[in-house]
Amino acid sequence: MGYERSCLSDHIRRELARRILDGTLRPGERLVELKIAAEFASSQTPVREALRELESMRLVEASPYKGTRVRDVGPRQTAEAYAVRGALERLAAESAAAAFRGDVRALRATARAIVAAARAGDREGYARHDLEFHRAIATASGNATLLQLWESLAFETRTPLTLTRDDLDWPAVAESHAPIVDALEAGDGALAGRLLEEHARKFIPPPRAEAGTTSRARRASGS
Amino acid sequence: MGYERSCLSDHIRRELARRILDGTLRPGERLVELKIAAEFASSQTPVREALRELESMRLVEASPYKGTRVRDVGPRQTAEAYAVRGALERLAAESAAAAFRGDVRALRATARAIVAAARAGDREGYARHDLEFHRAIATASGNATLLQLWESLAFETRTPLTLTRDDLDWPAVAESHAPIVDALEAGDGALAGRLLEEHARKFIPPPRAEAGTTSRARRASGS
DNA sequence: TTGACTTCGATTATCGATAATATACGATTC
DNA sequence: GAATCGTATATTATCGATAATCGAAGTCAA
Repeated sequence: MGYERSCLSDHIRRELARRILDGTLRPGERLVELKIAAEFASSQTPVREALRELESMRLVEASPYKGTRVRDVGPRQTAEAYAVRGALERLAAESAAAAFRGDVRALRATARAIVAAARAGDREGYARHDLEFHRAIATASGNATLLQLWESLAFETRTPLTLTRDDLDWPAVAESHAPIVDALEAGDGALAGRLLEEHARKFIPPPRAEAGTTSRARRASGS
Repeated sequence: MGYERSCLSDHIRRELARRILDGTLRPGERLVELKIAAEFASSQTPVREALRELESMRLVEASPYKGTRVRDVGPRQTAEAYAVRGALERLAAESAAAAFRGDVRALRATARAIVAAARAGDREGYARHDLEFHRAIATASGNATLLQLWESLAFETRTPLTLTRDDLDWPAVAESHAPIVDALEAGDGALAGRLLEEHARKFIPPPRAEAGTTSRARRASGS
């Protein structure tokens, strides 16, 4: 799936994506085309293309003649993304169980690294290993379409980890990876899928204060 | 979700997307930038942007200096997309049940229209109503992230319907929408979700001839 | 003082032209 | 005659400049 593009616009896109994901570029920050062009010693055109691709990667948002800025993902969007990611990983696990059978060593090592990072309070390490863990499962599904959609959620699902989230019992969350590995090793994709979906649910920030009245309809704007 | 972009590049993008989805532009067909620019009486730049957006919409594929062509979705990618769509709709149904309670009339009408089209052998109508049905559920989830990813699968999951697919018992498939409506009306999102996932599975074309050796791992290039 | 209108600076959207690259075709060599 | 290499052509990638638009600051009248 990964084309090895050597264009200037791809270089710029990758670099900007890196900065957005690692926080160098803050949410809401404006991305001025000519400024970026000057930095990369290029013209405006490749920058524009890079920005447009970042837009469809959901990393930035743009409106015509107004400009482009780093997307600010609120708690609601984070919740949405985690729910979607959970559904994707559930599907992935079901297909991936076969691929892992007999060799979950790498995955188990990653799971251990997550726990270690959580205990050490190493959030950066936690985020990195966690991403690796979940990406490995998405990859092992053998479903390139799934993987691409999964990757497009990286922004929403990664940022909150980097930021402060003290309402979570990190070591406990970390330990919930091990049963997933067990299920995959046993070839029980369905179980692994359920565990993954449940795992993702833990990250959904607002516990929905509206308890009891679940019959409230939520509207959504049609296309 | 839908920004009302009035740029030239957006106009071109929309028009090209329409042509690809309705089959005017065939899979594998080449999209030459200057030719398109001439047709729209524009310069190359807006066309390029449009093509890049189409690429991230998975409608076309491009390689540097080689050009852009309409993506040819094989049976494998169709299968992948249906599996993913099923997973997304399962999640959507779980959240959407509350939104529908008390008013599934529109949805039921759509379901009936699907059955009618299937019986009449009206494939175009079937595709249109079916898309409407599933989109309604994705929309009702209230999860904008989900909806966007769902929309990005429109190409893979719509094309095969327009094309010849005589291996399916269309009326039977059409009738499987009704139980989904029932479940949503009853507020049983979990059931509706399971039914939707099962429904999507019916469209996965190849029954995987490679029976027995399901343990082959498939590699995928990391980012 | 306030409100609408105008002007100006900044930035985006688009243009026309040029450089870079790939593919196809023909010349040259063995 | 076949293979290799250069060349021509078509197309993409990028450039520098211009037109279009937005937002803010300033202006004028009531």
